[in-house]
Amino acid sequence: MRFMSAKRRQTAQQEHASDVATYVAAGGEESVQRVITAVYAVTKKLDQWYVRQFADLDLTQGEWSVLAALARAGDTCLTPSQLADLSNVAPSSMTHRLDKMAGRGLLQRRPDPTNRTRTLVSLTTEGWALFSAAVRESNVVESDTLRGLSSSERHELARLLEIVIDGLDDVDA
Amino acid sequence: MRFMSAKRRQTAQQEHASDVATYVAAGGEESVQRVITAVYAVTKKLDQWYVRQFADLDLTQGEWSVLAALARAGDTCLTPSQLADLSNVAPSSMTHRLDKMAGRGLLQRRPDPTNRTRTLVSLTTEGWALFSAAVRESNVVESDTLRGLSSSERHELARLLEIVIDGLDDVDA
DNA sequence: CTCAAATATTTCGAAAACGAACTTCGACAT
DNA sequence: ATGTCGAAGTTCGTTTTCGAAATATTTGAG
Repeated sequence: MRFMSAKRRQTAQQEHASDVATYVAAGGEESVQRVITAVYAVTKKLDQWYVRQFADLDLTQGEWSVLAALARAGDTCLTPSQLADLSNVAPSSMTHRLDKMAGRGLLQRRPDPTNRTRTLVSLTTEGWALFSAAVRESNVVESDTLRGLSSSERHELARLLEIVIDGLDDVDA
Repeated sequence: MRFMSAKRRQTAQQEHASDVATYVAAGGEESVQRVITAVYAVTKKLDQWYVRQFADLDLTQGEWSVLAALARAGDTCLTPSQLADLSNVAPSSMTHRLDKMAGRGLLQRRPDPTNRTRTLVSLTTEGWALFSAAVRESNVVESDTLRGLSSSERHELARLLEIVIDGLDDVDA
């Protein structure tokens, strides 16, 4: 018994070796793990890239995502919920983000006349100005980030990612 | 002048229309935008998937990444820095994460005898047990997430993502 | 040998995100 | 019309993360 416990100490992971093997085998060890770590790595590096890119404009990645969404929308106002979806954050997080940006005078909120539940968000003149400055500042904006890929590779990458998203959506249901 | 300001009000965004066009054009016929939003969406959904998958084991995605890294390492201990790299978080964040997991008795820290600057982290018996439970609980763990893709598509996806990562690495330098 | 620079980890304070609960409305069936 | 259900937005408390500074140790240059 003394011997056993001493031995178990050394080979604690060997007791679970088959689970490790199962896990590694299921992970394909190549494909799945590689894809998942790569996806996380890209978002991580993308975040850092945004930080560097917009640091001198005092813009965070999250704020940029709101700014760009509203700019793309043009005249059409967006609701906080829509912005939360587009920015991939919880609605409660968007509230705080909009508070800050409204405080800086970048955007304005007004009640939707047709539905008092909703709030309509739109860029102010200052918001448009900051968007323009950001576009000029980093004069190619996002295109740098994918410069290792050809046009067809970009489409292929987008296609594969969207398949993954669909697969994860199905799990939800 | 009154007319002008009234007009500017309505078409504030038109003043910056060319910037929007620039932005859209730089986005490379939207393929860049598509890729970036897709990457963010995948990580988002992946996080949600981890939460659901491991909720009843009281495991977060971050904790799972530490657990799995140590399990894969087997007998080899890992340092907090290595775990931070593998988990894509700052070293200071890893300290807190390890504190919590050590508090739960899942892992232990001991000083590296050959270099007193380093700390060696390894799973306890309980840590191994939780890893095994997680592997059995969701019996294929991460492979579910990519089930829409064939094997060759997975490799292709990983390859493309790694090219993007390399491109973003170069920007750092 | 000694001192400066680099590395590994932790501490600390601040910023951001989340989920849950709450409030206010709108939609719709009875 | 009315009462119930669901949606939108916000508030609140907690958790997680980060960056910068502090500490301890190793490494390398002169």
